Parts: sequence; C-alpha cells; structure tokens
Amino acid sequence: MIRGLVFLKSREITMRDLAEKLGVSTVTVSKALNDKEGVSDELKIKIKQMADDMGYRINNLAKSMKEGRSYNIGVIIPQRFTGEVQSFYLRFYQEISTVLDQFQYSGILHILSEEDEVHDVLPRIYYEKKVDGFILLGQIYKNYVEDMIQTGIPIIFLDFYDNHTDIDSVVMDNFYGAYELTNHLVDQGHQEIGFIGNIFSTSSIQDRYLGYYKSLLENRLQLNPDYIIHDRDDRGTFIDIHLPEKLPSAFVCNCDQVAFRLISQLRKSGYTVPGDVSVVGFDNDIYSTVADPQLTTLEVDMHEMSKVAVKSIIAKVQNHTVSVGRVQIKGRIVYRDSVHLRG
Amino acid sequence: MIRGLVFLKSREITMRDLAEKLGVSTVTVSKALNDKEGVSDELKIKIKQMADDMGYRINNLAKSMKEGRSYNIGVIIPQRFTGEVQSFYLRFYQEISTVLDQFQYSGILHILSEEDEVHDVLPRIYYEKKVDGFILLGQIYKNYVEDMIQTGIPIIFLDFYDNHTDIDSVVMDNFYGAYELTNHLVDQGHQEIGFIGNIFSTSSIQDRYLGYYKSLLENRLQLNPDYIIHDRDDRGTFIDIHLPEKLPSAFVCNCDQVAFRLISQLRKSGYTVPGDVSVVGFDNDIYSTVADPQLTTLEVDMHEMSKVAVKSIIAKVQNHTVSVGRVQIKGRIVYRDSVHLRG
DNA sequence: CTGAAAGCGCTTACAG
DNA sequence: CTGAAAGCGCTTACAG
Repeated sequence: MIRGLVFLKSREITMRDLAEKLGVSTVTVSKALNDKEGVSDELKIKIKQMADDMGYRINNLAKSMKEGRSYNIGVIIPQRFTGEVQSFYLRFYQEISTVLDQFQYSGILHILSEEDEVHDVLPRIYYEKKVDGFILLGQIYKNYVEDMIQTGIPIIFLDFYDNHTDIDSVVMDNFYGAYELTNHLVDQGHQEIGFIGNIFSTSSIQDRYLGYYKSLLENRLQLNPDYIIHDRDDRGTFIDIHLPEKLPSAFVCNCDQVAFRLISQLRKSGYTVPGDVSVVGFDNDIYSTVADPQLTTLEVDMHEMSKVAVKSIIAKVQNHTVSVGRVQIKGRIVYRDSVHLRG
Repeated sequence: MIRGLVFLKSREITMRDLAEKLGVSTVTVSKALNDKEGVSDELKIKIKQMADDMGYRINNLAKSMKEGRSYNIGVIIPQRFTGEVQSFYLRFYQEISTVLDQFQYSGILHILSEEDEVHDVLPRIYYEKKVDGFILLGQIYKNYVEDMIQTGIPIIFLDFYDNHTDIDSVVMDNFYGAYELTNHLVDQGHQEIGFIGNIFSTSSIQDRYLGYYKSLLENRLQLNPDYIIHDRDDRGTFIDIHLPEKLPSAFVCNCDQVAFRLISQLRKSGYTVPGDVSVVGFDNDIYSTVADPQLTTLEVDMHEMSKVAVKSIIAKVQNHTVSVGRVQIKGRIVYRDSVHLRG
C-alpha cells in the first residue's frame, strides 16, 4: 500500500513510538494516558503532551481485544418498522446512538429483513463478535427472539416486551398513557369513545387498548365492540379502516399515523374533526403535526427510554447476571387541536 | 465475572479450542475457516463442521487488529439536519447501513452537535480508531470539513460537495432534476414560475436553483427576482416565507418540506393548490405524501447513492490514492396532484 | 514510581 | 498439505 505517497505518514503512531521518544516503557505510557496510578504527575504530563504533539490516537481494537469487549452495541430494528415514511424507530436509533456515545460505546444498526427474521438468520455482527450486546427495538417475531436469547449474549427489549420470556425491557407506559388520554376525552364530555388498533398485533397496542378500557370502566362507560376497529393485520401491515354505521364522538388511536389516516377517512366520509368527531393519537411523531387539525397525543419520552436502555445493556455486558426487569417510562400528553369540548 | 453461573459457558470458543479438539494447528484452522489454500478439502470440511458444532464465532477484533482495519465506517450527520420531523438523513443512514453490511462492513452513526461542529471537535470514534473512514452526510461547516481532511483519514461527501476542497462526493443530480421539474411545469402551460429556497444555504439548493434557471432560459421565460423567495437563513434554519404581492402560477420548491409549508401558507392566504398555484417539491420524502394535495416531486435515488458512496469509501480505505471525483446520481420525477394544467 | 514478561486471538510469511 | 514463530498494539499482573 502506498499511503505514504499522499500524506507522508507511512504508519500510525503507537504507544511504543511515544515510549521510545521519551525513553520510557510502553507500560508507563499506557498508564499515563489512561490516568492510572504508578506514574509521577510530571511524567504523565510529559507523556500526554507528547501524545498530543505527535497526534497519537489509541488503537481501540487492541484495547478491546485485551479486554474481550468491543464497546459496540448492536441495535436491531425489523425492516417492516422502517417503511417509506415511518421514521419513529430511526429517530429512536439516533437517540440511542447519541446516548451510547456518551458512555464511550458505539451503536451498530442492523435492519432486520423480513426474510432473515422469518428464517432466524442472526446478524453478521453477532457472528463476528462485533458487539457486546443487543438492543432489540420494536417487536420481533418470537422465534427470532428466542434464538437470540439462546446465544446467551446480553439483550434488552426496547419499546416492547414479551411475557413468555424473561428478558429485561424498557417500554413506555402505554397503559397509563392511554388511560390518561381517554380520561381527557371523558373530561371533555365524550361518552362514546372508540379505539383504533389491532390489539393482537403488538403488546404496545394491547396495553394502550387496556388503558383505554380501564378509563371507560372507571367512568362507567360502555365498551361498544362496534367501536373497536382494526387498522392493520396481525403482522403489522396497514389495512383499510372500516368505519361503523354510527360513529362515536371520539376515537383513541393507537398511534399518530393511524390517527392521521383516520382523519382523512372521516373527512372523505363528510365528517369534520374535531367538529363531528374528536381524535387523539399516540407517539407525538411527525404525523401529529402534519395532521390537520394537529393532534392531541401522547409524547413518548424517547430520550429517557434510550438512556435507561443503554445503561441497562451496558450493565448487563459488564455483568451478565444483572437484571432490570420491565421498566416503564411515562409519557406526557401534548394538547393540540383534535379534541372538541362536547356540551 | 460470574457468567458461567447463567449460561454454563465460561469462555468463548477460540480457534485454539478447535485446533486442540482436532489435533491440528491454529494456522490450519484459520486457513480452513477463511477458505484459503493449503488445507485439504477433507480437513477443511471437518474443521468447519466442528466450528459449527461448537458454535464457534470468529473474534473480529483480533482479525481487525492484525489487519490494522476495523471494518467500520463512520457516518456523520449534523444534528441540525435531524430535527423533530426531519427523517430524510436518517432514512439515508438506514440505507447506508444496509449496504455497508452487504460489504462486510458496519456503520457507526455520529450525530454531530452544533457545538462540536463549530468548535471542530472530531468524533470520539476517530480518536479511538474505531472506523476506517467517514461518510459525511449533509453539508458540514467548512472549518470542520477541513479539519477532517487534515487527518488524512479517507472521506466521502454524501449529498453535498464543496468546490474549495478536493474531496470525492456523491450527490444527486440536483441541477438536472430541477431542470426537468421546471420543464414539466412549462409543459403544463406555466409561464411565470417562482423558486423557493435560500440559494446561499447549501450547494444542493444552489444547483436546484440553477437547473430551474436553465429551464427558464431555454424556454425564454423571465427570471423575476420577486419570485425568488427565501425559506431559511444561511445556516439552514427555517424562516417565514414571504409571499409577493402578485403570485406566479407555479413554484419550484427546493424540498418537499418547504413545499408543504408553502401550501399551508398559500391556503391561509386564500389560494388553492393546484387551482390557483401549482407547486412542485423535491426529495419525495414524507412531506410529499402528507401534503394536500400530494406533491409532484423528484425522487432521490437513495439506494444507488448509498451504494456508490459505500463502494467508494471502501475503495479509498483499501487504497488511499483512489479518487472517484464528484459522482452525480440521477433522480426521477414522481407525478402526483400538485400541478395544474394551465390553459 | 517504573518496567520486563505474558497474553488477548487472530493472520502472515516462511520452513518443512 | 501442515505448522512453528512472530507480530498486530495494547493492558494486566507482578517484580523491583
């Protein structure tokens, strides 16, 4: 290789170079640069100065190998959650990646294709030991999750959980969030309230449904089966929303995107929002602000969730026996214009 | 560490384990698993079989260190391009990450904070030699780019370029795309056509503007300065769009998001789109489908751009003298409902 | 406070 | 076709 031709820098600088230059050992250099005991302050400063001057950069690979740790965390997102317009999980990934960086780790994103997910093909980064653990972002098929668990590598579920396995997870408090949103509708005078979402699709949707249901129960309101409307099939692919003959006065939607779609559909059918029908979303993602009217919705605390997930996975990497259980992070209602006060 | 307690797997399996088990040397194991010459087919198969049985995973760190390469590429996105709703570059990152994986590389995302960008703080992954090269995604401040170039590490610009430096870049063909979009408006009978965008903000916007201008020239149409309208300040922060007294019959917007905002503004001012004013966007991102009407726009070929960028950066990592220059990838017009035929 | 020795798990010449 | 030796660039005991 002829790198020298371009930058006149034939070789990267190593600790040995610094050591020779200063007439000390590499051990001393290592200790100094890592601020460990056993080097006089004077010498430490001299070594650091020299490192700076010579543009020394540590070779993390060597350090990693010695420690048997890569300081990388894999983040797996099923491809079906990252469609054309879906950006929620990618934003999440951005947050995770930033938090990981603060902890001196790096994230490696793995978009899990539907095919690999079905056929239990684990990511290359697993087989190459490029990561110390995984954050699974978004509900992954059970068979795949089980295979991952089998490997014994540290794992955290993020934004979903699975009762049948004993894995730590960080989820938003879907139940309580939906409960509060529904309470808000009741406070605004709504008595007939529907729910949009396939409750067999993901645990998040199921919990949001149950929070909605709890609010109805507490307020002695009817749960009308006609008002529980599917928005996707069991695998998560959106289907047309079939509106019932008679509409409730408000809908709790399992996510903003569906609320957005519902509003279009209502408008096409001649209804106004929130005039005729009030709508609340969930997630506070882009759909909540591009919808017209803008959506009253529940904001997910992505930052807090990412922080907890990252801390947990690092703790598990450091000690495989650590267990954090199922951590729920509360959201916060964002009040906008999609809910109407009902006399 | 007490990992053994949980999984009864006290230690990762190494080549040495396989070698001992089969009574051969680690050299032979290495050759077999890497399909190199110098091992009988018979033995190769036996070794691979054993590796499978024992759940052997290569330790990439060791390999990497030996080769002096991490097989990671850093992707830097300025934070200001990843706001609440902006997902374009994150989608791009998803694509890049998938392509990198196909080439046995991994991507490490670095969201560059405004502060670090201003103060020339290079990413930690650079100082730790965690990556072999960088893809710079989105126009980064010049001082920062120059500092990165100084380091001598291989770099590719993606989705922008900088004339003042001699760096390889992969961009969409903004000029030709805007030219074609504008031609389409002219074909539909429009004679007075405006442009929305700050042409001093990024090279992309500038090129789109010039493509628009070329179409006007070719069609002998007036470039009316009143119809060139700013949408953001020089650093990219959106500002209010000030509509002129008299409107043109169509607008070329420098991106979908701005087209989306323009349509809101036009509607507030009592105009209909495309009835009174036609609008075309650029990017074919989420704003093009949530806009009402949906936008006629130019689709960026993210996949192709990512592929070329990844191939280029890998080529440069392998040989620092490689240069690919400025590669332009063509887009494709997506026809939707925001353009009106004008008698 | 300082350093010689050993080792992390591979791969690359080179010798047989 | 097979393997002993050396080395990648660090860090971790341990000895002085």
